[in-house]
Amino acid sequence: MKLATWNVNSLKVRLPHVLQWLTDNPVDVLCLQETKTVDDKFPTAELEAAGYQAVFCGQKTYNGVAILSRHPIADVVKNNPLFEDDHQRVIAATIDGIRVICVYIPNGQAVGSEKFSYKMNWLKALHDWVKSECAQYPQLALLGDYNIAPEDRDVHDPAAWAGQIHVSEPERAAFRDLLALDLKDAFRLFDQPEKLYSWWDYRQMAFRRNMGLRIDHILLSPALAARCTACVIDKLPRKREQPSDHAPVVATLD
DNA sequence: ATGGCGGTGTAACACCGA
Repeated sequence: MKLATWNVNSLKVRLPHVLQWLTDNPVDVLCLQETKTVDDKFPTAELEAAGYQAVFCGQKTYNGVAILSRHPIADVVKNNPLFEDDHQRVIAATIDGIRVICVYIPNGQAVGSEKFSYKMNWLKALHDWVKSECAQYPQLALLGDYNIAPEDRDVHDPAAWAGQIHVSEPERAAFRDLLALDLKDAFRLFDQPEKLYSWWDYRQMAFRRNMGLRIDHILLSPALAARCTACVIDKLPRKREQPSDHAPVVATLD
């Protein structure tokens, strides 16, 4: 069983990349963020032809999330029931006995800004909802674009980023609050190469220079962490023409 | 310090992402 997450930065533009990646990596479940696609325009047929069912909630221009699956999808929840939100940032479903929660956590723009307050409030509500989901579903995975680099080793230049958005102490504390629900960062269950990131700016040749952040994560409940045998970041799609600025993250379960 | 790049909506640039 393989679970993956990928911020595609427009599914319309990136559909060929997604289909190619699924051909090369026939994972069981792929969570997508930033689809930027309204539900009427979601490419259901193309994904079905590739062997994937999909559930999704999207909007124009911004946000939008989806879960693609090779297996039947049940008990779909769109958005956090504990948080009133115009944005389409959460979708959850049960697949093969696993509660899969796909999240696109707000960017936050700048520490102290209005959007930062929104991000922090959003994270608090996510914590409270995931807590109740964990109580209900022992096998739970929380996957997505967190827009938080949990530790300095997840940052290419910690000194330059110190205190900035994605690495600030309040954001990292919110990430630790999620871990305190007894969730494990799948990537850190294993020895990993140094300086491995999941996002690189389009500018300044950041990818070529590996100026990245690890902000896309897969958190696993104890029952799933015990089944997890690998977690990798696939940099290959970032090297292709017209890539997303994020790389997929994949967790393998027994 | 600022903007760099890229997607979107909309028809020249503004907004947003991270």
